[in-house]
Amino acid sequence: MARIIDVAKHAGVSVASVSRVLAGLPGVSEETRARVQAAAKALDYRPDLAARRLRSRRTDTIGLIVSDIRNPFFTEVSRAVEDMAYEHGQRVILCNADEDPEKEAFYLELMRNENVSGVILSPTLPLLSHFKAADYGFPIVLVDRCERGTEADAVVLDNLDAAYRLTEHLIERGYRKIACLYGAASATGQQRYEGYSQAMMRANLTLQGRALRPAVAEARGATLELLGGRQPPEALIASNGLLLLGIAEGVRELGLICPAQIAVAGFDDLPWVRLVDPGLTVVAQPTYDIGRAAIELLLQRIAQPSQAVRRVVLRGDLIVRGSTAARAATAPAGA
Amino acid sequence: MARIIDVAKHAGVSVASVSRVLAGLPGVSEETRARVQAAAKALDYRPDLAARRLRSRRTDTIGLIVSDIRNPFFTEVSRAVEDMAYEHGQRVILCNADEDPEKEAFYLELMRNENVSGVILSPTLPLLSHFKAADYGFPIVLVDRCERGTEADAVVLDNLDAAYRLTEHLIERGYRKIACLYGAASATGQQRYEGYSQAMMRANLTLQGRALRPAVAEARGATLELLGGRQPPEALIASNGLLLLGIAEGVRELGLICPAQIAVAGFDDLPWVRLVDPGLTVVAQPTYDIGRAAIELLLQRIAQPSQAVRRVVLRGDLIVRGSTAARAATAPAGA
DNA sequence: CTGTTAGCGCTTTCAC
DNA sequence: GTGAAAGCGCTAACAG
Repeated sequence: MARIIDVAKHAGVSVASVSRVLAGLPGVSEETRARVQAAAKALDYRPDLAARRLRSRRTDTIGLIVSDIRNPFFTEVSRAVEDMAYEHGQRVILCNADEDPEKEAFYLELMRNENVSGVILSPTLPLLSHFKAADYGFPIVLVDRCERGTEADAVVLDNLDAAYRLTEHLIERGYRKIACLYGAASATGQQRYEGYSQAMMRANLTLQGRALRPAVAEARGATLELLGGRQPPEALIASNGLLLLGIAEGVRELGLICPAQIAVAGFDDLPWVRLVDPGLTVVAQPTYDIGRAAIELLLQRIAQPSQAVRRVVLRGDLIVRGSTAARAATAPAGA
Repeated sequence: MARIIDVAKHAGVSVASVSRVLAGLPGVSEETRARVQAAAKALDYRPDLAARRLRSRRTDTIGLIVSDIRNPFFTEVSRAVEDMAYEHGQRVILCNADEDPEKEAFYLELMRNENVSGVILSPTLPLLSHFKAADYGFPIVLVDRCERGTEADAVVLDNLDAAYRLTEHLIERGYRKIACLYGAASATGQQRYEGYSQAMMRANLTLQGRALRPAVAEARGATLELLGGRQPPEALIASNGLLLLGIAEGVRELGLICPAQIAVAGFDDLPWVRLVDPGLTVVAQPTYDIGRAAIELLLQRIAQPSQAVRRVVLRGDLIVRGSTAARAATAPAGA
């Protein structure tokens, strides 16, 4: 493996000049520059990143800690982050906390040891509850999850608004008994439940919420239970793609026809939602924009560590499909 | 930030002793060990990884380059790899080549610059066609994709066997006109097509294959075309989850009833396949085992760089669901 | 069992 | 515009 000194000798210059050329710094004659580049190429020289980082005290690396890599939402966000990061000369370390606060702590610790220039994080609920970006030795931007008073830069969906509109849509279509299954493990789930609640209360309807662990089986179980009881709801809302899948499974298991017997709606425009019988009505999230906004916030925070906390709130896109077609039968039109 | 010398002073010992204690090396008295640990804790010392790597010439980092992070198969594999890697004291850098040979080359280059101890890779077809593990400066293990004579350690499904069994199942159930949509961009797709071909030929049936780019829309289009023509197939097989989704979309679009009018089967037991009307028959891959086997091969290769090339071939699991129920109507029983 | 010391390969003053 | 030289923080001989 060729080292910088080999390149210097080959080019007949000092290591300082080689370093300057490779870093693209000014103050090098054209001739020297050319000779160094030729030598580097001839020797297939590649700088030792460990040495460079040690000396320069910069890693040009950002950490991305997602709470669940199996969730397509985070997969998409991570693609955006990666694309943007490399455009800005930053490497990305992608970590999956698996909704486990311990793993999350482990990775945050790792980020510190790695001396990353910054971190993008979708925090678990316990961490978020007392989260302060200033507690860490590096810049942090939150994505997807963040509470009202959280002292950190963040990029989130307007969860309350999106859930409100989704619920309102159901109400407009004539549904009255609407239940909401939401993720108990994230701030996002709670905010979406809040949006549902406000829309229901505004229409003087009775709330029916179920806080669940973010797992398909949980939603499936809750669906079977709700729809099997007396006074079953006319519509079911899920606060994320996982729970939506569970609802769809439960509905199918009971052999109910959607939307005639049960309307269904949720979050995340996943590949399969248009496949399920009449197509599922969902709020689509602008995943790529979320990722891009996150890295932009982070880069600005790195450049200006002490600037005021900023928050980017994006709007969800309501996509109406057959699963929430207007309720034909019994609905009394009375507001 | 405390450095090793600060810890040494605080503990009243030399940096060498601190280094030994922190590395867990023998030859340190219990007392010294205790004092060092106390000092490290008191100062909240964390070793500078860049310095450690520079000096020790080890990174304890493995690279994982997947060809498409959006494919749930790779998501699952990466979780397994990550779990196992950390158990063995290795960090993981996860990269997404997005089925793009340029990105793939970029990441392979990055791996070299990072001086990783090894790489796990699911190669694109162009790279695989002339792949030799020995061409790289570090140990490599292939995962999911590999050809007969590829000179590299690899962990793959027995694609031919799995596709053969899947096709055979369809034939046993009375289907004769069976078309196969397979991914043209990976060795895996081709091998699965080969398994399909052998089963069809053994039963004296006519092949009907479509090589497609690995995208949902491609499979959807091919499905519409095949089923819209005269002599439409009685059954459709997809070589992976993406194409299977496209088939399901196409079938739904045409309003056909599965399996009465068209049987469907494919690869990858994704969350949504049991949701689609009668449930989809698929070959499930042991994703976690694949990830685990890959890292075990890699660790052994790192320990024994010159050992003979090894290959782990895992068996797929045929899960029969309603989408391939026995063909009731016209089927002549004649073998 | 412990301490001293020479670098790992690079960037970055500082002189020229 | 260029080069000499001083480390970045750590590990691993080596000497005691």
